[in-house]
Amino acid sequence: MNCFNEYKKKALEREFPLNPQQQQAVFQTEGPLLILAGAGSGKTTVLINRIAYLLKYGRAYETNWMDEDISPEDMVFMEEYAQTGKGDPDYFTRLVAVEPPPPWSILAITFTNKAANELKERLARAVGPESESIWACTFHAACLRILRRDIEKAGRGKNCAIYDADDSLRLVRDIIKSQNLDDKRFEPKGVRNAISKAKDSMLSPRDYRASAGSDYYKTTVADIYEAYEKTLAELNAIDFDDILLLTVRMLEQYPEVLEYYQRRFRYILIDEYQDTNRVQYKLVSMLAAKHQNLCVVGDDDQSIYRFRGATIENILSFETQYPDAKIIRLEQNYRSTGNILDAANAVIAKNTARKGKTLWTENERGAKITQYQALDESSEAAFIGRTILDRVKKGAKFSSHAVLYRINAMAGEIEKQFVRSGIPYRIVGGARFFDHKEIKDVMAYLSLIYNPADNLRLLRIINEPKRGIGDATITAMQRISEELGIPLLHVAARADEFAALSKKSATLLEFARMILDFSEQVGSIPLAELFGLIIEQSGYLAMLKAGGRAEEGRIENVYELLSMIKKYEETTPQPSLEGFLEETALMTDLDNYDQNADAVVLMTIHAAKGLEFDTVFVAGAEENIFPSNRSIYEPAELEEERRLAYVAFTRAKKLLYITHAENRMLFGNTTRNRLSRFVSDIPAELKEVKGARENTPRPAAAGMTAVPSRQRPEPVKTAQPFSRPVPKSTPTAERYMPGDQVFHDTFGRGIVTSAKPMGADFLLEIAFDNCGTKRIMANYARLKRE
DNA sequence: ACGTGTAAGATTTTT
DNA sequence: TCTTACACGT
Repeated sequence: MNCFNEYKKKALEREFPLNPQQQQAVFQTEGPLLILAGAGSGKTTVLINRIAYLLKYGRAYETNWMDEDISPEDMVFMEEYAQTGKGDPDYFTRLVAVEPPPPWSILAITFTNKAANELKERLARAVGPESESIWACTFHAACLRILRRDIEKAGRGKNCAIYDADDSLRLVRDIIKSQNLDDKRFEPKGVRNAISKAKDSMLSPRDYRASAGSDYYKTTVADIYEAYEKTLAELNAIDFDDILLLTVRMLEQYPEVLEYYQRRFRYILIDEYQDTNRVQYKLVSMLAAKHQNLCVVGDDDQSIYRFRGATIENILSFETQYPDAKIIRLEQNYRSTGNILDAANAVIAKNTARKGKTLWTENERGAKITQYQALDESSEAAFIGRTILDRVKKGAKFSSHAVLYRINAMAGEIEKQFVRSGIPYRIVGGARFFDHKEIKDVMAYLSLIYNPADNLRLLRIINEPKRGIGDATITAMQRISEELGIPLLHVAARADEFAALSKKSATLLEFARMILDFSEQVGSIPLAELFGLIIEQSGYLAMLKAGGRAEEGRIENVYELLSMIKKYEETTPQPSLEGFLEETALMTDLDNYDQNADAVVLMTIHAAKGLEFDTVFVAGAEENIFPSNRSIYEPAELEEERRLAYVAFTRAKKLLYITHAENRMLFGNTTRNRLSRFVSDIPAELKEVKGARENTPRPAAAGMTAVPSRQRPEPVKTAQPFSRPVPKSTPTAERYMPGDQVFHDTFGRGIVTSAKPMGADFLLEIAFDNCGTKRIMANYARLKRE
């Protein structure tokens, strides 16, 4: 080893001040690399630094120079630079860099849009504007980008539609019905899952049939699958699984396309590798085959999406796939206290299918974990609320608290309690904004305008609002559509040619005319304006307005969508209908979660992966709930539940509360469940056991009796506004005070009766002159002062 | 063709 | 307990 190389390494290590394992992960750029990154071990930092290092230095660290190649002056510079850090850094870079790759040759895949955005932001900060040509995105976004360029090679036409889970379920349902199958025996959901699984495993309908043998159920599913595929092609649509599957198929079928991407992506990085499924595995293998500079980052202990086809084997067998793979373990945790980490380690240690890894930390021991036994779910919620208020009184922010649960159904009770105690909160997950009926409807208009072959979306809206088009008309249209091989929209456009449609031909012609007119406007007027025309001219908005009180939330949602479109047009360089449809198709509820709002976060443990909070409550730590009753007798499932517990516990930085209830009402009946085994697995010396029975002051014990005089809010679900996404950029609304006279577009005139801060927003209670008292978030309401 | 009752069914769900 | 899909009556 010569001096030059020593100096170089020293200087590089100083420039990337990380722990030795992290540095190794950054500098090891060539060949397959598996980074086993424990929770809170700084893996995102490693990813960023690795890319920054690559772009600047290529493979400088690993390259050894000969002494004779170095001029004496350079040697002197290096010594000085390494020892003292003095000297021109650009000169250093020029001296040691070895083939730094262009940014467009780097592919960094994450699992969530959120993670991708975070990566992009941090990369922009680390390497500047050239970061923009790095492909840092999700699997689905990357595949859509690849697909879009060669969509015909994937067997679809331009303006191809993307179906979400709900759309494809509808399609399956339609097919089951049209084949006169019993939907009790062939439950659409089950069939849809089977198809999805088949696609995850890259089985075509033919493959699936071959594997079905003589099993009647499976052969029938194969029939449905086949029809499903045929229909998707006819409608020029793809489902979510197709985004990945069709990409892989296309790359298999067109070696020249594959070659292009193989050459292009010299360095590939995959985050959350433990949650990849077989298609994703295949895609990664193909893309990385040429350069083999594949860096995968993951934690087998945090694999919690088995039920969605993720196979932990991908990470467990990485070394088998790449025999010369290097493995680096990041085991130092920078997030949690010693107690929390020990508890998590103790729980996960009981799993067998692991790579084996023990987290340690230099952080302090910290407070003991609190295990709290509540009487029932409301007593549990009361404890959580009380504890949060107490922490906030001592100076903590609401937003440093999270309540995690195994199932969404548990959110309600906690939400009720928070409303009662005036704790600002945000529910993440549950009903996605884009799953609301009215949003799906108006989006269906946009989709049909974009892709006239999209019969599924047409059927959704042709009689929404009511146009007098019923089953009979639709059946007749479908017959004609099949006979002539043209989309339903074109049947409608030619309705006057068909005797079977004579009664409704005027309506149908008018409908088709409207859609086609809209289509012609695409590109020539702004999207937001087009959207405005759609909701007006289709009569959709009028329909909602006529619905009165019950539809109020829906109207707000439609306007919310309008503002999302506006925002999309303002923030996107080249906005287009296609771009908007694509972006929203890949959108989740999590993407709307605003971390800056000062509110407690409520979500499932699944949704919490990758996040961290000072204080974490894990609610419902009971057998049959967590672990769920469906997993208890399935060892593999139980291991996944255990990993889920590990994920839950490791979200906490400082304080961890685990709560369970003696009696719990769930889905309408009360059950009694023992303490979760995962909590029993935590060594006694790490936790402090408390209970509602022993040391709780009486009046605060039960949530219901805590505020006896307060009238119950109307039973209508007023929770709607809270769970809806808050537009991030909207500044805090004007402050309203009780007594303010306001005017609302829909409800008319009213008086503010109360105003509660809710995150960056205010929850207003307004008594309207004509439609009673409503509760509205100030930012949404577009209120005018009277 | 449309509105209303009722019955079933409800883990988790990065995209 | 709560939602959502379809069957039935008008």
